[in-house]
Amino acid sequence: MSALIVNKTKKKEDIILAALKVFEEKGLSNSTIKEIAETAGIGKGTIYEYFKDKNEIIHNSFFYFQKFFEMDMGKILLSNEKGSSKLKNLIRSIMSVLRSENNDYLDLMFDFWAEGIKGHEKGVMLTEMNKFYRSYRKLFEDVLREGIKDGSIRKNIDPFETSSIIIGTLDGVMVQWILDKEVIDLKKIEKNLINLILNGAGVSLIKKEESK
Amino acid sequence: MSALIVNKTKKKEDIILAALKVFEEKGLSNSTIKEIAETAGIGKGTIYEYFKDKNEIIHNSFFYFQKFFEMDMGKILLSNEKGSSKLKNLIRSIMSVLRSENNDYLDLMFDFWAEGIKGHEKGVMLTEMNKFYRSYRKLFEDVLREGIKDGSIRKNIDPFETSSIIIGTLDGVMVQWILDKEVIDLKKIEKNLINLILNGAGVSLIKKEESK
Amino acid sequence: MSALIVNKTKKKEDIILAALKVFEEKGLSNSTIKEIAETAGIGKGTIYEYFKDKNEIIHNSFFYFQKFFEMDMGKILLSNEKGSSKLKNLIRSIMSVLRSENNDYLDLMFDFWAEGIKGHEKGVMLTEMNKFYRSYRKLFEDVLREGIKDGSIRKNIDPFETSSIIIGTLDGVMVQWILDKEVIDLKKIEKNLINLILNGAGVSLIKKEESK
Amino acid sequence: MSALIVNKTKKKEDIILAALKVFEEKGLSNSTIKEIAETAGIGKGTIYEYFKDKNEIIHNSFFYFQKFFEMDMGKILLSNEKGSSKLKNLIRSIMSVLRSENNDYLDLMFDFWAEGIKGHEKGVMLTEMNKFYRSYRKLFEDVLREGIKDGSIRKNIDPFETSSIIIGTLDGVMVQWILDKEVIDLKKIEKNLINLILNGAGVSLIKKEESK
DNA sequence: CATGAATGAGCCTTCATTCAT
DNA sequence: GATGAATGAAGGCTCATTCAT
Repeated sequence: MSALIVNKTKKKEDIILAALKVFEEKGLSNSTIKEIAETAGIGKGTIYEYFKDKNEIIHNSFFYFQKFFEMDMGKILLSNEKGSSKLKNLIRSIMSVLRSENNDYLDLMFDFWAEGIKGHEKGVMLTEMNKFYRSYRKLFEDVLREGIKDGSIRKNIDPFETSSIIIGTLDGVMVQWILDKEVIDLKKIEKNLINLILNGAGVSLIKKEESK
Repeated sequence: MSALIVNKTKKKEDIILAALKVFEEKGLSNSTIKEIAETAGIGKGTIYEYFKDKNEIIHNSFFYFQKFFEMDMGKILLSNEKGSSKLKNLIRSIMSVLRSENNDYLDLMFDFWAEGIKGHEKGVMLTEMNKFYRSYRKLFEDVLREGIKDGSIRKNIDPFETSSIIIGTLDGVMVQWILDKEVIDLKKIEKNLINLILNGAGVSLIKKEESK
Repeated sequence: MSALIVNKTKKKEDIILAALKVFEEKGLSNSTIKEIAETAGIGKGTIYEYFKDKNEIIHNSFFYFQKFFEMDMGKILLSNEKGSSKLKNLIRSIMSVLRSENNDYLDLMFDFWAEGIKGHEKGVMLTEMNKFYRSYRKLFEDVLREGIKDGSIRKNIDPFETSSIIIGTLDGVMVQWILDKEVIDLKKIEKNLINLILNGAGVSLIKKEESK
Repeated sequence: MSALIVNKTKKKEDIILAALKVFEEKGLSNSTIKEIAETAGIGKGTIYEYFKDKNEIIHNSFFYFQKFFEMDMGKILLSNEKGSSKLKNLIRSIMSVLRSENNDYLDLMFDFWAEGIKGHEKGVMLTEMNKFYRSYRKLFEDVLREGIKDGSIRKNIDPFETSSIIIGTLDGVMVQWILDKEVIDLKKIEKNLINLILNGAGVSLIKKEESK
C-alpha cells in the first residue's frame, strides 16, 4: 500500500475524530463543517477532498464510533470458565469500557440512534446499527448457550431473547447514567445488575428447572 | 364562551401534535416551522402566536410526548397482590403501552435524549427528563420494597439500583425493537424479561437468602 | 358637527398621540402597529378603521408633530417694539418652546426629516415640511424687513437668506443639544446666539452701513 | 501578495459604499442586505464574511460617512491670517465640501442622527457622533480664541457657545437646503451667513467692546 | 364599530458546498 | 492536494394587514 493511501486514510481518520468531538459537543445537526475543519486543523475545503458531504462524515463517524466499543472479548470467551461466569465477566467488561475509556463520546449514541431511523440516508446507518446489535446479541447468545450446556445457566431461558434483554439492560442503564450522573452510580448498578441477571429479584425456594 | 375566543389550549395541542408528527419523521433539527404549520393546517405565522420560538415547540412537544407514557398505574399499585406480582403487572403494562398505542412517536425518544444533553436549552429538558426518570424509578422502587416486605422479592437486592436496572431494561429493549422490528419480537421479549427479572438466568439450588 | 364625527377625530388624535410616543421611543420603522394600538389602549384592528396604513399614521403624526411647534407669536409680532427686539423675542420664544414643553418628541425631528426625503410617500411629507419651513422663514423675513424699515436691523442683510440662516441656527443648535445634552447648555447658547445674530462676532469700529 | 489573498479592507469599503448608496435611497431600516449585496455586485452571503450583521454595516457606514466631511483644514489653520479671516475661510471651506463633493450622501445625516438616538445600538453611534461634534466645535473654538487674541473677534463672545452656534448654523442651513433645494441657494446663503456671523444683523453705532 | 386571531410576504442570517488559485 | 472566499438556498422569525365575528 503506498504511503499516499496510508496518508489519505490517516487524514480521513483525523477528520472523523474531529467530527466526533464536535458532534459530541453540539449534536449532529448543529455541528458545522467549518468547526470540524478547525478542530481537525485543516481547511474547510479540504474536508470535501475526503468526504462527499456532511452525511458521509456522519456515517463514517458512526462506523468509527462503533469501534470504540469493539473490545477484545477473546480472553473471556476462550477461557475455561462456566457460561455464567463468562456472562458475568462479559457484562463487567462491557460496563467498564462504557464507563471509562470512551465515555467522552458515549452520549453520541443518542444522536446516532436518532439519525439511524431518520436522517437522509437512514438505510445505511440503520443497517450498520442492526448489524452491530445482531452480532452483539450473538455474542451473548453464544455464552448463554454455553452456560445452558454446562449447567450454569437455566435451561428455560431463551438465549436469543435473553441476550437482547441483557444488552437492552446495559444500554438502558447507560441512558440513565448519561442523563443523570449525579444520581446513577454505575459501580453499584453493575453489582446489582449481575445479581439480578443471574439470580433474579423474585423469591422461590428452589429454581423451577431444578425442582422436578 | 363565544366563538370569538379561540381555545388556545386546544390549538397549542394541535400544533404540538403536528410538530410531533413532523419531528418523528424528520428529526428535531430537520423539521421546519413551515412543515409543522402545514401539518397543523395553519399559517406559518400562526405558530408564533402560540409559541415563542422553535425551541419552545420542542420543549412542549417533549412534555406532551411524556404524557403518552403516563398511564394509570393505580389499579396495579393499589391491588392486593404481592410485590412480585405488581412488578410483573407493571412491566407488562408499560410494555403494552410502549408497544401499541403511541408507538408512532416512540422513536422520538432518541431525539429528545440527544436534545436533552445537547441542544440549545438542554438545561430545561434535561431537568424534565431527570424528573421523569426519578419518579419512574420511585415507582418501581416502591413496588420492590413492598415485595421485600411481603416476602415475594428477595431481601438482598437494592430497590433503588434494581429499579434503575429494570427501567433501563425496558428502555434498552425498546431501542432494539425500534431499530430492528423485524428481528425483535416484543411479545416474546416480555415473557422472557419477566422471567429473567424474577428468576434470573443463573442456576443455583437454593436462593442465597434462603440458604442459611 | 355630529358627535360621531367629533369622536372619530378624537380617536384619530389618540392614535396619533400614541404613535408619536412610540415613534419617539423606537423610531419610525421599528415601531409596530401592535405597540401603537396598545399605547392607545385600543385593538390592533381598530387602527385600520382610522388610518389606511402605517404610512398614513406616520404622515398624520408628522402633521400633528408640527403643531407642537406652532405657537402664538401674535403678541410678539403685533407689539410696538422695534424689529430687532421682535427678532430677539421671537428667538427666545421659539427656543423656550423647543427646550421645554414638547421636547419629549423633539428628536422625532430627525426621523421625520429622514422620512421626508425617503419613505414611500416622501412627496406628501416633503411638501408639508417645505410648507412649514417656508412659512417659518416668512415669519422671520417679515420681522427682519420691519427692522430694516425701523432702522434696528442693518440694511445690507438679505431678509430671506438671513431668515433661513437664523432658522438653521435654531435647528442646528437643537441637533447638538439633542445629541449631547450633557455638553450643550441651551440657556447659555440662547444668550450667545442672540448676541451673535445681532452683533456678530467680528470687530469693526463702526458698522459698515453706518460708516459712510 | 498573491491574488489568493483578498483585500479585505478594499472589499469592506466596497460594501460600505454600496450600503451608503442604498441607505441614501431607502433609509437605514428599509434597505435590505440583498439590495446592498446586489449594489456591491456580490452575493448576499458574502456580506456576512465582512460584517457581523446589518448593524455593523450601519455603524461602519457612519464612520465612512463622517470621513466625507473630514477635510484638510491645515492650510487654513496654519495660515498667517487673522482669526476672523480663518473663521470665514473655515466656513467657506466646509460649505463647499457639503455643497459639492459628497452631497450625494449628505441627507444620510438625518438617518444617522435618528439612528444615533434610537436604533438598536444607539450607544456606539451616539458616542461617535458626539466625539465628532466635540472635535468639530473645538476647531471653531480655537479659531475664535485666536481671533479674540489678535483682535479680529470680539472679546465678549463665548468661544465655546459660539462655536456650537456656528456649527449649528451650518447644519441647519444644510437641512433646509436638503429639504428644499429649489428655494435655498447655498451660494447666497454662504455670503449672508458670513456677513451675519461677523457683523450681526443688528444696528449699533459702535460695537460694545469698543464703546468704552 | 371594535377586535385580535390568522396570515404570508419578506427580512436577516446561517452554512453546506463549490471553485479559482 | 489544499484552501478559504464566495455563494444562494433555506430557515426562523416579524409584522403590516385582513377579516370573521
